[in-house]
Amino acid sequence: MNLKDALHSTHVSCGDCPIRHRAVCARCDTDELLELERIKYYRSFEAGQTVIWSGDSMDFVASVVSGIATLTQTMEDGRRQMVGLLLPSDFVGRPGRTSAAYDVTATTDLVMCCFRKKPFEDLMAHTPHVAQRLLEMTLDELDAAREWMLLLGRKTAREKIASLMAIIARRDATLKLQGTKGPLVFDLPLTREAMADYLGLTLETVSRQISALRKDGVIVLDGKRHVTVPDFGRLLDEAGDDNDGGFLV
Amino acid sequence: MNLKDALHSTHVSCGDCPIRHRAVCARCDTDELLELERIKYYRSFEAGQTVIWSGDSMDFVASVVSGIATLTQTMEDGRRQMVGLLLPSDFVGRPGRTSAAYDVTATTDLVMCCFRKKPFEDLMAHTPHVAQRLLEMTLDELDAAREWMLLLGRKTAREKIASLMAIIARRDATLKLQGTKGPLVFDLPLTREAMADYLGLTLETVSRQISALRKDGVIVLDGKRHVTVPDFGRLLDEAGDDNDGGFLV
DNA sequence: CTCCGGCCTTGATATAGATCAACCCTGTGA
DNA sequence: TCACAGGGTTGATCTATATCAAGGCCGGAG
Repeated sequence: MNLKDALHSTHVSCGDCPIRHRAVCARCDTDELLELERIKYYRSFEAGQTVIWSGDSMDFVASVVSGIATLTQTMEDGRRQMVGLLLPSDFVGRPGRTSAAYDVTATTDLVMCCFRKKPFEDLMAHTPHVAQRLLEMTLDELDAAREWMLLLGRKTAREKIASLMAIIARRDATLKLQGTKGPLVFDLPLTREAMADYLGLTLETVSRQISALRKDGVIVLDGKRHVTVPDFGRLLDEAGDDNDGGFLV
Repeated sequence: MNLKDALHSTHVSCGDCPIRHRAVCARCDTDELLELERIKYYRSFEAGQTVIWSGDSMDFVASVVSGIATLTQTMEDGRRQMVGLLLPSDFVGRPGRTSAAYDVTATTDLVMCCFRKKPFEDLMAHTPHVAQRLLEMTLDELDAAREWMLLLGRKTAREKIASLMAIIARRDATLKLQGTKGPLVFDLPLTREAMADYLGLTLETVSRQISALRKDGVIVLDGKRHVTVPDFGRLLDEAGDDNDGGFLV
């Protein structure tokens, strides 16, 4: 029985959960985990499905268990800006708010571990470990958002694309425990249009800049989504980050 | 004796503190406040002074008591992006990190209420009210950062300027408890260059767009910094926010 | 008073990226 | 087998904003 079937058919024990050590529940002890276990439930979404629309009432909070989701804001005239990329272990929703602030969309098949808001808030009030971890995660997200502000406000289209590639490559490498030596290989989890929404560009510009980076040998493309980065340091240079060497952390 | 002198010469009691009800300490009871009182100290900066440089070791966290500070990121080649505007009651620094992630600069004369990091972290571990409030404030900042991402990624220069004016006007009105009726009046706390850094524009574009909004009667300028907004709804329209009427707050 | 340095404005021109448009893959369902 | 839709590429052109450049205003120091 694979993970997805397991999630559908029955209750995965928190102890066996793939995001056990990174999600809001990371710091919980066995007792706290039991409490969470009692109020949690799983929901699955197919690639492309909308999880929730901005403004809709939202009576739950959730962790991404597997798959990728996006947070986007839309203006009346249709201009869209992605404001967050949710990967496994990331948290959605805000204790103390009743309606969604952003559109949440599954870009791949998605499984979320949900908690109804009220019980979760009650639990937070007396289990400091959840609140502590949530604070830590929120501070990390704030840093990420601020890094993205620099990208959106000041980077060129080429730097934006290189930055996005670097972020995805780095994440993928850490997940797969690949070393920093040798070429990095990964698949883009986003369409050109979604990348454009993330980077504040048009999809045509995204396409052109990807082609340019390919021509210049910064990346190698196999098909439209499969990417090889022969020299990660080179990619980081192109991204314009004043980062100190290619440590993947 | 005015506030500034008081802060220099002696110890302001937390009970009398102007940001008592909005800062990290907002939820603290009398006992917790006493603990904070023991470890706090004040620091003043003059307009233009740098509070801390990105990368410097930072052994304290702090609340802005009065004045305005900015958080900026800088790329090697000098491109700058402001990633946060710190107003009275806002919090600087991150428990669990040893060096500053951004340049912090005083744009007006500034007074901060500081806590050495270690004692503050210890205190946080056993006083849930500080951690709770910090989580709440961080979530608010994250929302603000995401709103700013939409501005940086998708708004036109004119919309960016209008948005900035709207934010400053709104904040000013709430501080002064002005109603939403009648014209709003305020002073810009930032130079054109700082606005450009905040909005991801050049200072020339900022200047031109301010002139354009003035010509179109959206704002009235008296000198370079003193602004009157005759019709707040009109300003909001120009900002492109899909906001539901001109309610302040 | 005069000079100087910050801060700001305005004009002329250049250009990165948007927009408009045509076309190419590739997988899918009739 | 075909055609059709979704995703992607590439070209031609347009335009919003950057860049380069000159000059204005004002407050403070000499």
